[in-house]
Amino acid sequence: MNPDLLRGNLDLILLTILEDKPLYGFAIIQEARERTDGYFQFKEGSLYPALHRLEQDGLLAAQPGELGRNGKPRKYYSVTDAGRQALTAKRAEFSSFTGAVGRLGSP
Amino acid sequence: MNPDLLRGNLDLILLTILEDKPLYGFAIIQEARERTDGYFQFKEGSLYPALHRLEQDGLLAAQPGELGRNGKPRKYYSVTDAGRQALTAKRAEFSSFTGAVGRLGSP
DNA sequence: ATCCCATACCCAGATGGACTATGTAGACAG
DNA sequence: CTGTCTACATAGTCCATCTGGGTATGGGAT
Repeated sequence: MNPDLLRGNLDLILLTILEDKPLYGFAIIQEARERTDGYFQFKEGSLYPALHRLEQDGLLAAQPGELGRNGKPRKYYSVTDAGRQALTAKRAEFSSFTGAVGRLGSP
Repeated sequence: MNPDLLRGNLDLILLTILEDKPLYGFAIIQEARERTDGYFQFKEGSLYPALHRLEQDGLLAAQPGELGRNGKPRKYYSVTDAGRQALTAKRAEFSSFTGAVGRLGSP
């Protein structure tokens, strides 16, 4: 996968994954990989800063969960109300973008 | 429009526009704006470096055309055979990306 | 017992493509 | 003869993502 395609879409993807149920960082990576048959393979270096940014912006909220294999509590991220609004906006943005690209292809 | 969405897709868009007929820089900007009802509004600072890069990579070829209003010949860019191959590949890449995003949304 | 791997979190620095801003120059309108 | 449009071009900035590391625990393999 060309990583540049992710630009500006990582937020949309993360919010989409967390829309159904809260997950912690590592589980998000696995979930993304499974739900797309290995297409999305997020790196931790990309994921964690993005999660922190989304939390900072109030689109995600973090709750401590059960202990992981490293003995520390996992950080579960869930989508806030503001996050759901942002998700709707980002979905619209994405579909208008793909729509515009499509219109170029078939005039 | 979120400019980050353009990342990695500008090549696809330019090749798509030039697929039908050769155009020069300024005309590409207008064509993109008209074909997408004002959605794509390329800046020259993004366009010209991209055109040069695509020419460097052999995906586009430039021919001097008629004189423009500034008295100098316009540079018409056309898609090479390698460019058409690349276009096919980039189209596939784009649709598999949107497909993956879609699969996340509706599991 | 010791090594290696998977899990799980995190950060500093590099990357690179699009952006902002600016410069050149001729044509044409007012 | 000043302002605006066309048309090309580049220098420098920005910033989201990537690379590549660091820390720590527990379990399985040797």
